[in-house]
Amino acid sequence: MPELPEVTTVSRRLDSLIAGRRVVSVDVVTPKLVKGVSPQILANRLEGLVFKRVYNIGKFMVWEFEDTPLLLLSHMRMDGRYHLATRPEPDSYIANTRLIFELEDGGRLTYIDTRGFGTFELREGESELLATPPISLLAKTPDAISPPEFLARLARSKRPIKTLLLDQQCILGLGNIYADETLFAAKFLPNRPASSLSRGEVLAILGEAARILKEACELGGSSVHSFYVLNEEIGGYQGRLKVYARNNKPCLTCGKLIKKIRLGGRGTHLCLTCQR
DNA sequence: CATGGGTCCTGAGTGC
DNA sequence: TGCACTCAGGACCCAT
Repeated sequence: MPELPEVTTVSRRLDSLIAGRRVVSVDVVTPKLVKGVSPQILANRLEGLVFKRVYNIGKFMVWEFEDTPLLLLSHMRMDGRYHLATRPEPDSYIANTRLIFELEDGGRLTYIDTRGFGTFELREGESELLATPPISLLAKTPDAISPPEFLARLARSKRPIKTLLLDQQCILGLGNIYADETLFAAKFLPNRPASSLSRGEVLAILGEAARILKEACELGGSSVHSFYVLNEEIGGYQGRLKVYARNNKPCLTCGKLIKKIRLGGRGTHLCLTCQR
């Protein structure tokens, strides 16, 4: 579900809310979310630690703790979201709860994930985090990427440009919503072979991607289906979406109907008049 | 290496 | 109302 702006928003909110608070227990409700070590070991190693900082690298979340290099690395995949309760009622179970942090002050941080695709794993320190997959494989965000490298990558691929925009090893941060929005803004059809794009066209795509991600971050992300920033708050970028989830609605630029097609297994929204 | 397809899983929406 | 079917914001894994 969440793309870069959503993960950034959730990470910042979590950071401001839980820094300095101690974990007394970790309940791994769905064991398969834990990668690399057993759920019991992950829980044991986190119990007693104090949250220090939460931040994100692309769509991954990194959790730091006081007085230890140990890191928690997590990903919300499609449906993940967090709920923080100050004084949870005894019977306040939330459907599809997958993992729970019980806090020393009585608070409870719950990770909820309908399909249970999210992941949690440990890293022994920042050097290991950065040197091992998946983090070691990630590209840079559109504002920080090296244009020559990005151009070279696109030049040797005949795959649809949208498919490459979704590849986090090619460019970091876009998901299905913002890939469609970026290509509409840059006026290119999603199925254009990447290698058919000129240098100027590729730079235009980078510019629009950076602009859209920045705006969405500032507005707290989008909310299209079931996205919650934290505790049911709604992202402000939803009203800015021009093609995503607007199938059969008039294009805001030309008035022709927005089409929805399937590309690389993903629903893809576009305007046949505005995009070439 | 690049590529395309399958897979993890639950729930909402749609059409009959 | 019930049922079958499709689709959903992601990334990994595996053939080819």
